[in-house]
Amino acid sequence: MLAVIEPASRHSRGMQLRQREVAERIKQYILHNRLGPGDALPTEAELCAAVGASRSSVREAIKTLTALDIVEVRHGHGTYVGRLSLAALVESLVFRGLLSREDDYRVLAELIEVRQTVEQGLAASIVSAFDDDLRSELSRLADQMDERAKAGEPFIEQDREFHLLLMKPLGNELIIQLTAAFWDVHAIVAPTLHTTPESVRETVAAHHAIVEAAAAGDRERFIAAVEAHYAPVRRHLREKRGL
Amino acid sequence: MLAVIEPASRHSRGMQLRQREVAERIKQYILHNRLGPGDALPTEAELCAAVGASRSSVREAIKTLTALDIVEVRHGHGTYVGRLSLAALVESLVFRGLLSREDDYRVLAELIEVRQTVEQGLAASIVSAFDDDLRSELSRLADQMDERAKAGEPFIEQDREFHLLLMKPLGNELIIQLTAAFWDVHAIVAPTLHTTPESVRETVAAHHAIVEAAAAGDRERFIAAVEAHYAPVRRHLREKRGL
DNA sequence: CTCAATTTGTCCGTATGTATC
DNA sequence: GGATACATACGGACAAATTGA
Repeated sequence: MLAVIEPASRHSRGMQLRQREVAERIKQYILHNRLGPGDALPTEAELCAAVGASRSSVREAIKTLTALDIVEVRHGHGTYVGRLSLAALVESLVFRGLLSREDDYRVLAELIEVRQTVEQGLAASIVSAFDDDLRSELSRLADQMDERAKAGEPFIEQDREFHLLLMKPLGNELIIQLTAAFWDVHAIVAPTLHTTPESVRETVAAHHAIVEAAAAGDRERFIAAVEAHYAPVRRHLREKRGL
Repeated sequence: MLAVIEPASRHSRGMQLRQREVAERIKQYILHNRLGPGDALPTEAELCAAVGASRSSVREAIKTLTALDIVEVRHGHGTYVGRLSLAALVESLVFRGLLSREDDYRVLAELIEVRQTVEQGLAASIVSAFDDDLRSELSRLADQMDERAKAGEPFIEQDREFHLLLMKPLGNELIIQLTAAFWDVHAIVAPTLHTTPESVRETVAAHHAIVEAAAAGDRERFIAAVEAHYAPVRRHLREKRGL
């Protein structure tokens, strides 16, 4: 359980900030008790008593941990271990992207390079882990993109699912979450960047090409298809940044 | 400036949580005024007046933004725009790593795959951007690792610098920060994982091999050298997880 | 459905630590 | 050292959400 410390040393010493210490203690509590996402934490009152801090300090520490999705708070219900998602990365990168967007879209350009690098770097693994089930699922998504593109409708949901499914066979949860995070940032920072009919066709065609290359077990072609996939966005970015 | 809202609607409606709204407003303030890292934000008191919330709510919102390094607070001095680092990603991944460490080191294994994927995925760019200056700097670091390894001393500083320098010529700030973040997580979660004399020699040799492959402009050899670089850690991980 | 209990969310007042001049 | 401005911390009170009797 939580060891009680003497509140006597409240405002003394070169003690690190109160909340930092409290946050650290809460993390230790989770680790020590081997709690997982969804497990209940002590109430605020209990935490206050346990660490000898005021409710304000405890709440601010919890706020920090909430931002990192280490804890999750449900109003009127309690405090729980969080889902440990990469929500913090997304929010952080989105903000950076929005800041640079006004000027030069630098962060977005860098983000696209990262996305492409990861997908190309995993080309060999993706291609070798490719099977018929995955092929049919990805083909279906690419077809849906086709239809929606012809109807002038957006297809962001299909696009997100496509790029996540591509990574799924690798069995690396971190890669999947990073892929999702980067995709989310991209979608928020550049919601309507590549919307000319021509570049949309190009993008949809690239998805088909990616599936075919993977199905053929052709790593080189897969890499080329990924390159082609990001080409339209890159082009639009160059135009924007060129102004 | 910050638009004043009527505090009349304080506790009314299905209004989103107060702090969420306050945090959003602070971010908008930064974006709207095009502030950058280090620029000053209004004081807590001014923020309270501007958004019509109490100090507690404003402080908790600031705590959230601080965790994301969007704002930075200097005690007794003021509140400023943060450095927009990936500190939140590091803290988040470190905690996940510590949680999984007790059981199966799963997160660490996945992290290593990500590091290797990024370095290998960028092989072509790294090799083509390689020049003599970089070569001599990296060689110097590898030599230092050699010496320290023979003396039985750690060489984490040199290792970190090595992997960051490798990425520098690419001119992609995001890649550099991600590389640093992943390295930091690795170092914290597995501080003493590959410490047998043999694997240390192997690791040091791999750094030399990476430099030579890059200098020779040989992308394939570079990829192989990176593979060899992570081989010892992988091996130790398999042993740990096999138990 | 109403009521009460529990728990988090917000506000206020006050005191203290910290940095600048 | 003193004065000022600011963030940090505490404690109490009440509002809002959730659960269950």
